[in-house]
Amino acid sequence: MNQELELVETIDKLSGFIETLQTQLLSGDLKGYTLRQLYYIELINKHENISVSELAKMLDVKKSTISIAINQLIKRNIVTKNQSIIDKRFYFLQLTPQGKDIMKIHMKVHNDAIKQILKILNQKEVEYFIKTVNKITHPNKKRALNKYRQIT
Amino acid sequence: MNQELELVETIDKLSGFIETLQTQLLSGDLKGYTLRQLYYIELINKHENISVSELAKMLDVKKSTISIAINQLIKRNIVTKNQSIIDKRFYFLQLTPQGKDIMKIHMKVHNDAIKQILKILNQKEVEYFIKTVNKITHPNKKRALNKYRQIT
DNA sequence: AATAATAGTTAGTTAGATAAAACTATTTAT
DNA sequence: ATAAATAGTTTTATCTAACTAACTATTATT
Repeated sequence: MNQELELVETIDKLSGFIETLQTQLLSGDLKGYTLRQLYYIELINKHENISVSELAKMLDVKKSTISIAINQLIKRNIVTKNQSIIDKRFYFLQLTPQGKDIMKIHMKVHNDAIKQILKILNQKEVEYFIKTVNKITHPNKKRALNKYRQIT
Repeated sequence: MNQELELVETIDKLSGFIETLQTQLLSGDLKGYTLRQLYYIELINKHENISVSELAKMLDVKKSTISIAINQLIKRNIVTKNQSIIDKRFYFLQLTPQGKDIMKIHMKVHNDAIKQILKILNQKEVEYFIKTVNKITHPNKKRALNKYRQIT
């Protein structure tokens, strides 16, 4: 079999693998959330005190979209919104303790998956794998912010 | 940096990479179609003369869902439906020439992506990469049929 | 021949994600 | 001080993808 065809299949397998991770993520303790919600939570965790419009820019969607999504999370006690004292038009977003718990579970699912991989691969293989993926993904330096969208 | 953390990032990069492929797929000549539609087209291409209920089983969704989706594709002249002579309850699905064109474009986008990768990696790297991915993905022998769903 | 099961359709509904446009409140610029 | 810009909200509407349930047509079973 030629290498090109094999690579097509490999990429296909990778898609499937990543999709499996996603399915795992959405079952178990995070069943009640959508991918999109988990992604919002992740972004707010990463960029504490981010604003609605910054989120909108990051994700390249309208403010209204974010506003609605965030207010849902606020209703569910996952996010809080604090008005800026300096400029009262701004609201800073933060995770509640419950939001942080969700984040922890999310990371645990990821880490568990990684541990599975580390069981299968040896040191050298992991090294090469990381190097190769870096080589492949490096050209797209700007890591897509919409990573929680659908995938091929 | 410890290897576990690096792997987490690597998987993240891979997600982004695959998502980029997907975005590429849905722009350009295939702009007018959804991922789900392209997946139906792919399945019908692969399993010529498949029936609506077989598709439904494959994808683990209700027949009505498939029925509606397929009839949309028929309206758009991408798929044809031929009643079985032996058992008139069954209809065999096939791609029209237009449907086959879509499939060709779809595959071309994939192949172009692969060519990009082959430019970046050398022979050995490709070999190792394929091997490693096989190792990682092998445990999940049943390749998810829902691969066109959302991904982590 | 009557009843079960199967394939596919149709109608109606729901959920999620998005957008446009009109709006309020606030700050900045002229 | 007035006008313009900005942050965020709300309303209305759209699209996709899925579901349930009732339906028709056809075939298989008893």
